Amino acid sequence: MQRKYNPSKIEEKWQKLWEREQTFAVDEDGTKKKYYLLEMFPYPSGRIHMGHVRNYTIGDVVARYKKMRGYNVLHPIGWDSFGMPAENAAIQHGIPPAKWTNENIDSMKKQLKRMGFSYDWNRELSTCEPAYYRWEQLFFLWMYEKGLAYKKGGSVNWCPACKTVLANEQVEAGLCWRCGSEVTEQYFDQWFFRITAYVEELLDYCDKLPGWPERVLTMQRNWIGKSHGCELVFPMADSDDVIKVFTTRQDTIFGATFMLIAAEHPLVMKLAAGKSVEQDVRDFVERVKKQDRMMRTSDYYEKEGVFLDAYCLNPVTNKRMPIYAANFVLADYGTGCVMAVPTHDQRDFEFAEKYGLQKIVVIQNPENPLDAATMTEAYVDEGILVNSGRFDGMKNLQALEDIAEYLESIGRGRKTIEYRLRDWGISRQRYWGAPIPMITCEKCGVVPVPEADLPVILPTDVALTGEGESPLARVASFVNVSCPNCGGPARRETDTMDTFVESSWYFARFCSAHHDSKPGLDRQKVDYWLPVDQYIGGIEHAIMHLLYARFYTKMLRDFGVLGVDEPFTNLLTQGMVCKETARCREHGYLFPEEVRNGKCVRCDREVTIGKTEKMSKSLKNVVDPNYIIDEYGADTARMFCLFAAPPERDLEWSDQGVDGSFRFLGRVWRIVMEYLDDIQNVAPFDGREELDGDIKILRKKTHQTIKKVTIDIEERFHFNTAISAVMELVNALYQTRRPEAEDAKFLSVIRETVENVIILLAPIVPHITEELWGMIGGKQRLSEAPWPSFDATVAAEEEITIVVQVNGKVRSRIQVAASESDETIKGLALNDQKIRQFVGDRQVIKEIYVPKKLVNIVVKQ
RNA sequence: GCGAGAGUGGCGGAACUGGAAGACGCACUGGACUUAGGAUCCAGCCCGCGAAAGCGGAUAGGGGUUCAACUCCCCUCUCUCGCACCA
Repeated sequence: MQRKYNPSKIEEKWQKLWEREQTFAVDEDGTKKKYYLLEMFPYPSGRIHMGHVRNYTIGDVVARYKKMRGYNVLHPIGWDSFGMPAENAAIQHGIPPAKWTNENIDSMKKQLKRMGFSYDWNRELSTCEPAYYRWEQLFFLWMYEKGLAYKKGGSVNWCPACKTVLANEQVEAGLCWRCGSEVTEQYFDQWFFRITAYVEELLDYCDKLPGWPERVLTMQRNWIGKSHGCELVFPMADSDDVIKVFTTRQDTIFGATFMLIAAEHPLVMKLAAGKSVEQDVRDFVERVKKQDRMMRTSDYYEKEGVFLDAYCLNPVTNKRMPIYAANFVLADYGTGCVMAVPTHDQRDFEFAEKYGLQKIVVIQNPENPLDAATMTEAYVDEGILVNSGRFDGMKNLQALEDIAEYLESIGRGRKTIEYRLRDWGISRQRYWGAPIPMITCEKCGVVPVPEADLPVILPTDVALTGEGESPLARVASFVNVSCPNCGGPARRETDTMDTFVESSWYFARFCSAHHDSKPGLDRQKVDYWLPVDQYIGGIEHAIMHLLYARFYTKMLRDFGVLGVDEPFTNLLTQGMVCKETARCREHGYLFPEEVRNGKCVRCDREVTIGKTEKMSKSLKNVVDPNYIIDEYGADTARMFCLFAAPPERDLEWSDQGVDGSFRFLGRVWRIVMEYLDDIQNVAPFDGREELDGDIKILRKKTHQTIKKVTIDIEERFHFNTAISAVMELVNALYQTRRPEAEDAKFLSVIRETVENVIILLAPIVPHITEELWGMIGGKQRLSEAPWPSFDATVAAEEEITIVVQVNGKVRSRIQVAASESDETIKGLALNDQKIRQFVGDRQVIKEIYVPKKLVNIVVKQ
């Protein structure tokens, strides 16, 4: 055994070689089938974490596998480099965001390179560079032209003390994270993208993405939230105005006894204006604005309202309906107004009870008739219409259509479709984002920056304090411009774009990452590579990022820039990386090195080992990939991430598990060394001679393993079971007893097995396998070698086990030749001695035979 | 709260389409080799009763469908993700 497994030496050697030989650089090649594999690009936070390692390892296995299968594989990487953390670092430590970001990119790039990922680094991009965001600004101008980008009022979290806008994560229990002041709601004019213009197509294609996990599609459908219903018109009792509501329950219209309006709806103050209730209403509205939006709509939350001293009329009964502002109605769904039917909606019921409002039963329970006076909760099931004029006696669900038509006929409503999806607010009152290329002129109003003047470059000399309005608003040289229209004084837009905008089209940019002429995407290249064949990323992006990217793809298609309807053909959503937490009563959460023998190193108190949670800095349960690479090597880190759990499940980190992965690689290394001298110049077994005994079994196992690993990678991405299969093969190799004399046939079978162990592991642990491959005399680079195929005849089992059950319990097993006829198998099972004993003289009721698997005999008890 | 998932030995997981529950690995136990072992190789290892053969139990908990349920249906519990300004 001349050499020891030395991962750091091997890994560095091959990483350099792949880089020098440009192994993973690609161009369009019409002679090969393309495969575009993409992992969600990282935000450059400073260091890669295990979540990245896992995500990128999964992607790398597929990329390398597809390359071995002969595809022209595009596997790019870049940086989602705009975002809040850079701005926070600047506020806290005075480091300019660009400097902070670029330094982070440098160090993370080094870490990624140490993992041996097969990226085409030539296509690296960073979204905070003008070379990237200039095209985003161009698309913005086109969107503005088409009405897909527009301005309207939108609310933000506002800290009155810092005089600044807060992100949701900067609001802690309703208070500003920095100064602790109570956060209020503030309305600004902001930019929105009209994603709702594509809502039907976005929904339709949820049925045309068979390569996506069903649960992601379900979440997207629910997010879009299409519902069929009616827009109904309620005339005001004392004026010619009307209130419009959206409802899916027009069958209950005869039971609508009052009207509810979202507290923050402008109509509320309008109706209360000048009345004695005005001050009460204003107080109520202010209070509701501070209530948590999620809690407000909860079933258990106290339903509150205030009477607006106004009435409207029920459009079918003409009865007066008092109008209330309510906390559980939301302004941005439907029209922000709701007709209340207390007898058949639980929230309305509770509200009516509290404020003593009228209840009329309109859907009768056929089994247990309802009485409005004695009901204790709303009746929400199906039933027969009553108190509903001409519709009495109909089943309520069947009357939906008729009632809608009737309301239309009397001019009091029309059938409509409502969506939960709202337009995408992209304005951020922040510095570190792509500037919105618009100008506001005193005379001409909102004017787009002319295309020729793009990009609008983000200035670098900006003081960041975390207080006051948008930082850009204080940069005079940026803000003050002359109007492109009239030449008069004008102001630049100082909002920047939501960082989800950058990640909505980066996958297209990778196809022609350095294309520097309009529109930043080379149509020919984009057409060759898109759509992304396999997209891989965290499940946390299941809705927003993926929906925005789908929207952008459709829009850019309509601009003639892309030729595909959907960006990602197949999607793999991976689970979180978790680890147990350690906590000391005195010192809180502890790093693993702060725990010795179950005690805190500082105070010697017992440490509580908590449940496993997502790795995060605050829980101190993070594992540094650099440490793992230094200690075990990248191959072990990759191997463990894949072996510990299937990709879609959460992965629980285990230091001992890492040891186990490392030991397996050592085991592979040693068995190859063991046979190295004997198989170096031997050709793999050609299958022409008969085999028997140990080597026959080994060869069968080899071909079965090729089959299993291929299916596990190709069809399921279940790398954990693929690795298990190779472990079994390696175990079989160890079990195979070496004959006394040198035996050419024997060695050729060993050669075949050893070769396949190495090849099958190549996408998973590329460094060690490339090294071993070279040692056994592999001609080409393993990363360029073809994936093996298996011989189905060799892999087939000759003997199979038939399970014999009595009343569903296993009582015996019989071995039969795989070629045996079903009749014979059945007969053998019935006549099996143990079975005959078991059945005894009980009466056989039924015999179930599952071909080649199982016989179940049902007997009378 | 709403929407979407998940729950299997001491631990990570396997069982792909309703047909052998626990592959593979870790931990643990024993053996071999060794100057030594925390290296390596070999073996054992779900729980209960039992010397063994075997019998019974077991896939978060409860119910159901079925000859047969980790797998399908209903209810409950726990955990994870998303909820529109974290990315």
